[in-house]
Amino acid sequence: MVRNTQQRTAIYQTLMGSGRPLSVTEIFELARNRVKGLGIATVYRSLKILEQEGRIRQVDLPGQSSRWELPGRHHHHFLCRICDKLFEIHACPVDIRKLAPKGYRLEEHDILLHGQCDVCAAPNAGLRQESNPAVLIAGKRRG
Amino acid sequence: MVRNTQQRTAIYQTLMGSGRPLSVTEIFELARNRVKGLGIATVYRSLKILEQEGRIRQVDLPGQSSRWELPGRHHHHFLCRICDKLFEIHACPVDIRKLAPKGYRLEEHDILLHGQCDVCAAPNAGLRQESNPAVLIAGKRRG
DNA sequence: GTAGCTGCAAATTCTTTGCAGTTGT
DNA sequence: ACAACTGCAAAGAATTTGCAGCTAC
Repeated sequence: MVRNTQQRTAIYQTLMGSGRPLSVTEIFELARNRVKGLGIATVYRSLKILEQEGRIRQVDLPGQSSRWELPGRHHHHFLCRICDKLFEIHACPVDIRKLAPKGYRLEEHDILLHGQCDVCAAPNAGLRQESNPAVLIAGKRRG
Repeated sequence: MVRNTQQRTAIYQTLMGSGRPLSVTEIFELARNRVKGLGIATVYRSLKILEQEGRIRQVDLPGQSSRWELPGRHHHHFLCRICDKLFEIHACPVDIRKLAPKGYRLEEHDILLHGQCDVCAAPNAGLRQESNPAVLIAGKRRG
């Protein structure tokens, strides 16, 4: 039987309150504000269990560590190369099935858009950058 | 000045002859047939240098190790969940730019199709599976 | 009370780096 | 000749696991 421990609750609530998918490091740092002494191994273990329960979903990104999000209807993602934050895109190209070659069985598809989010693309974004708290806890950028 | 060593030539020719993107492990095992004693560190280093020269390209996949391919015009990929091989898809949805939300600056996009390739989707594919040499050297499957 | 959970530290896995010897130009 | 390169082994980085003590039910 799965238990609702302080740690697991803190991790889940962190995701509930985020509004966007978070990395393990982001979750760890935010949830540690709610449960002091929280260990990173507990975060990894809890995320896996919450996923098995269907309460959260893993988002794999090319060349980066996974992010985690609340389950919802089919969607894709936009990754900002400036602040490294990931956003949900609730739209999907209609003609995606036409892309699979003859004889191939298409079962799923991932689409990841890259660029700059509205905050980072805005004029004077640099001035606002350091006052955006999410940037400070964002996962490590790729080289 | 960059040199054309036996090792680097073997690695490049392995990719030239593959017809599809290969993982580091696939390249290592295939190139070792051409240069005995080849070390895995040399493969990592050579791939990076070949990429800097623009002779090959890194393909990042969600939740998997990178694959490597020859550069070509814009394309996407199809990943077979049975044999774990990656294939190029030379098509692209026309309406992709419409997916970015207002204020977001779209710079690039990745599309990854998942399913079964023509060999694995074919009737009796299981019987043919073990006679497909590419399957035997394919990178590790995800859990 | 006890099975499930936690934090810590050690183990894994993948990739990178230091080093001393080798090789391409 | 000598800087670039190689194999090996050790170091890093991200994630997982073993274990002894803790806690939700």
